[in-house]
Amino acid sequence: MTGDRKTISEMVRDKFDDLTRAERQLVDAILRNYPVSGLGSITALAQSADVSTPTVGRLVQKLGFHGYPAFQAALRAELEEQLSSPLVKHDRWSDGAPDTHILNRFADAAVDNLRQTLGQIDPADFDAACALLAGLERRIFAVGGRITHALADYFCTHMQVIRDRVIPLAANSNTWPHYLLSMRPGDVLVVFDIRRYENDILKLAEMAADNGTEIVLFTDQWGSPVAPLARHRFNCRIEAPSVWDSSAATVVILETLIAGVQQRNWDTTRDRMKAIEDLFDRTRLFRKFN
Amino acid sequence: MTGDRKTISEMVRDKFDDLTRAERQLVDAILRNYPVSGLGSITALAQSADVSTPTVGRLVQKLGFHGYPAFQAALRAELEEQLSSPLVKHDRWSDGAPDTHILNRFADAAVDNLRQTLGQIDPADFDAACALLAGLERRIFAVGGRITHALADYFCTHMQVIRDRVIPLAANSNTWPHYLLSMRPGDVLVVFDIRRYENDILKLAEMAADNGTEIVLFTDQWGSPVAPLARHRFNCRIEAPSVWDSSAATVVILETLIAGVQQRNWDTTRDRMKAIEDLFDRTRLFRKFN
DNA sequence: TTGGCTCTGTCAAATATTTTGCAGGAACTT
DNA sequence: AAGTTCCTGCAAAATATTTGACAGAGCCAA
Repeated sequence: MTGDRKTISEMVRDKFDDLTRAERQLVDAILRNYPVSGLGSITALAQSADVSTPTVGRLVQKLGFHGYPAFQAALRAELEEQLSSPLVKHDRWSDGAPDTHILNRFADAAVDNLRQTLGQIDPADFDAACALLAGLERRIFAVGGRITHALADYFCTHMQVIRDRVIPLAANSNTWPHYLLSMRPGDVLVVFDIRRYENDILKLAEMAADNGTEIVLFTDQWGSPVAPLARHRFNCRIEAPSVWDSSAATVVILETLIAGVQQRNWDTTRDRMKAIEDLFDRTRLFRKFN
Repeated sequence: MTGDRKTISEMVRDKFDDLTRAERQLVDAILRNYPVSGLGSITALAQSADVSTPTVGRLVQKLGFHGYPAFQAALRAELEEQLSSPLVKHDRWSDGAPDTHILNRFADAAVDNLRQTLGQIDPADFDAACALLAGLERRIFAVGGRITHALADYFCTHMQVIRDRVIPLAANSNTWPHYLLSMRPGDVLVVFDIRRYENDILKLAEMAADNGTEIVLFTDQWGSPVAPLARHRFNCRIEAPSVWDSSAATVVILETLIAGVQQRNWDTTRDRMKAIEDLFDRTRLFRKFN
């Protein structure tokens, strides 16, 4: 493929001239729907080629494999590379850093997390979540845990510009009952709960759900105990080459969600953004962008 | 996918809520490099997920298959269909979403940002920044702006577990002079400043630099006015298909930095992490992982 | 705490798969 | 045409895989 090693199909084609009748018949079957054909049992492959089982075994040995299982393993490895290459095929991320430098390892993990996270998201469900959060008649609450409250914070900072009635819950769970009182059926609670799942958050979600509040959950690949209560749920992979988890994929989904809500509320947002910019300018809090 | 029959990954996703800890762990491994992971022996799959062989057997029965071989057969059939249909499919992040869906556009932008960001980082400089932040004799301050204070917060939450003497600056700039007083030559100030650059942050950085405080800066591709003062600087691309900027690349670099510091302080960190876990367990703030 | 419950791993039996030994038979040479 | 060689399939042995039974561990409720 990339020159490091021959693919099975190439090996097979190269050897083709040296093969016997039954073996060519077999190779033909292998290539017929390559590489899936070779992934079943040796007998199944033999039958699909109308040759005997030992013929298959002998051919793979001729190709240099130690046995049929070894042949299958090679086939799987090849398939794996083929399936993942389009995206992971970056030349090293950071020039000058060895592949094993933590910058490169982390970047690999981040992209991998993102791909797998997106693979598990149903676009229709995602769109529905956007629509839910775009509804101006609802109030939006957001809460996070020890580590994830930064994400809830990030979310609220943006949402508060996009729309009215966005209420971040304080990190301190003592204050939560207060908010619970004001939640009404139809309101939305956005929950960030990533391992280790926090019991306080579960309790909060349970009570909110009892109230008729809709729950949107951001969690990890294993799923927080809040999941069964959630109307919309995003399982974001958090694996990282570190003792810590990575929130990168979560951030991407979160930002996409913000963008999606923003699109739906563009008329409102435009005015609000303009108003906010003016305010910031007036208070001279920010210097103009260069 | 094509609608006629559910794919294994969809089945797994649907059942996810009903699954137990070991089963989720297993599902995670299956999805890790789907579908190749499920094409080997049941034992190999079990080992890659760190569960026992029977657990795998039980899961596939739960999914409705008669046995592991039946599960594999379904997987092969699915793979065959996938491979024979348009190859571009693999390029899509989220199956079922048209390429122009915002999920896919955002993901593309995020990876692009990450690639370009990493391309601009000198690994040696990065390592030096890690070493700087790992020095226990220094105090670490962190500050962010209107939007980026969530990043500073995120950074501090982690660093406070890794090491002592990490001090997050409050979002309110009124309180900053207080912190300035306690900064000493050799201390480090981590600054998050992304457009629109905030004047207060610039002033803070200037005064800190005058004090002899080392500055580590996270900014965007254009560079905040703090840049000339910074000992280490990370320009993270923030482009997104939205009126908002994306912090995803910044988060990845930040997490990598945390991991790097963590490695250098592993002896200290291990004890601190253990102590913290114990504390959380005792206070029953968290429920055990399933 | 204690008792009941579910979950999960170990072990061993059952089953499937792969490999090997062997012999019939085709093709090629003499 | 007879002898030789190599190919091929059958069947049984060897090996690997899968499944079922059991018991310990952990969790939850009373």
